[in-house]
Amino acid sequence: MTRNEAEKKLKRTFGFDKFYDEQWETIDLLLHGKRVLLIEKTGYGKSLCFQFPATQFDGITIIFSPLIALMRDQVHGLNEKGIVAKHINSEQTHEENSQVIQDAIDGKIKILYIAPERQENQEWIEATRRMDLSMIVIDEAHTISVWGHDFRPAFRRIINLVQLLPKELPVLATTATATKRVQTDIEQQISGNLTTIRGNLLRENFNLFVIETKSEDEKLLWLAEKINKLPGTGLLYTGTRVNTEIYARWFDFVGINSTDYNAGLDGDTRKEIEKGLMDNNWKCVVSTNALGMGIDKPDIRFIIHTQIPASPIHYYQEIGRAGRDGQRTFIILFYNSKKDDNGVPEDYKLPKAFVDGGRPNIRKYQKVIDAVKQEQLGEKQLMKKTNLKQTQIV
DNA sequence: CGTTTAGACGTTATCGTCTAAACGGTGCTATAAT
Repeated sequence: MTRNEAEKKLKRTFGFDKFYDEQWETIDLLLHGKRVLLIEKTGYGKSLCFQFPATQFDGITIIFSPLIALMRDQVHGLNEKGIVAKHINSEQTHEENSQVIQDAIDGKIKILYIAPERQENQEWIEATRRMDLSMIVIDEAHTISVWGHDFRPAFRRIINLVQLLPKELPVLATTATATKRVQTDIEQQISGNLTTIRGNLLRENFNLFVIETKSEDEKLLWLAEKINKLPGTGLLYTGTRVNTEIYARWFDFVGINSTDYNAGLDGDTRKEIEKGLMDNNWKCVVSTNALGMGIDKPDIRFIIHTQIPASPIHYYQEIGRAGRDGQRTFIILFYNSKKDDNGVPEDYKLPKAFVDGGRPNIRKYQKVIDAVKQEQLGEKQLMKKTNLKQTQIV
């Protein structure tokens, strides 16, 4: 298929006239059975790079997606364009999921979204052998690196599947967030003859500021005075759940319209706040990093961090959600540089705790080993017995 | 770092008080216990 032919089809199904050069380069490689890592900034149109070829293949395209919310949005969008897309996840009943699997085997589905954890499901594994696979896509592929090591190990196990695939089966990994280190990590995982296409990640409309303080109170005072002067609606990230409440209460006290958000809230409340954010119900939403991927609001005008995130990757990911419309956007980072008795800056400690916590210490390993030696235990029982979290056991 | 939790203590039945240790942030899935 030539680019010209492809763009005619593009117009018919997706309503666009032309591909960007790097989009076509990606699609052309995939149509020729190659493996591609595509790194382009938010809003570039990465999804089209797999959605278009998926509609051209005879068989099914399977997409690994990190969040149910992302699956839902994408399936909805595709169905509106008349493309048969479905997802399998825990929000559907077992019967519904089984039906989707059957449809996939019968060739009734073009694009199927799953979470990487599904790879550990026996029914699913057996079913994939009977599907006519056309392409594998790993969406938000930085999660392989950022979550795969400790938080969601299933992301690193995607590679086990990829290695079993025929060499000529196209594989695409996409992300907006990749340092060279993350890029190399993903390249090594996917291996094969992989082509990396790295676009321009610069966000021209961002104004970045770092504000150094000597105490927590300074942050609160600055914010009380300045937030209402910032344009539009924004997000304020704190380091802990408790701080989302503290900051939100403070804002309430000084007359700033806000609400707090974190993963400790129940699903309905979270959805309500996400919707309220879209409708500009508050000046800002005070949140942990739970709010982020999957928030598709074009006009987030400012993002403030009261604590430094665990790494530059985390930071780029979190500020990346702002200013998709290209308008001027304020990005502000607070840093309390006051040193403690050991000469360690205050705001260095929390991110360090997260980084160190990524790998459980030796005593925790020992705890798990001892418990398993004594008796055979399931994962849940093991969590109870050792008083450790799931991520520290698996 | 600040905050929360676990458990030792003492004195002797009911817990307050203290100290040491652990924790802090992201979500999928399947299953046990209600």
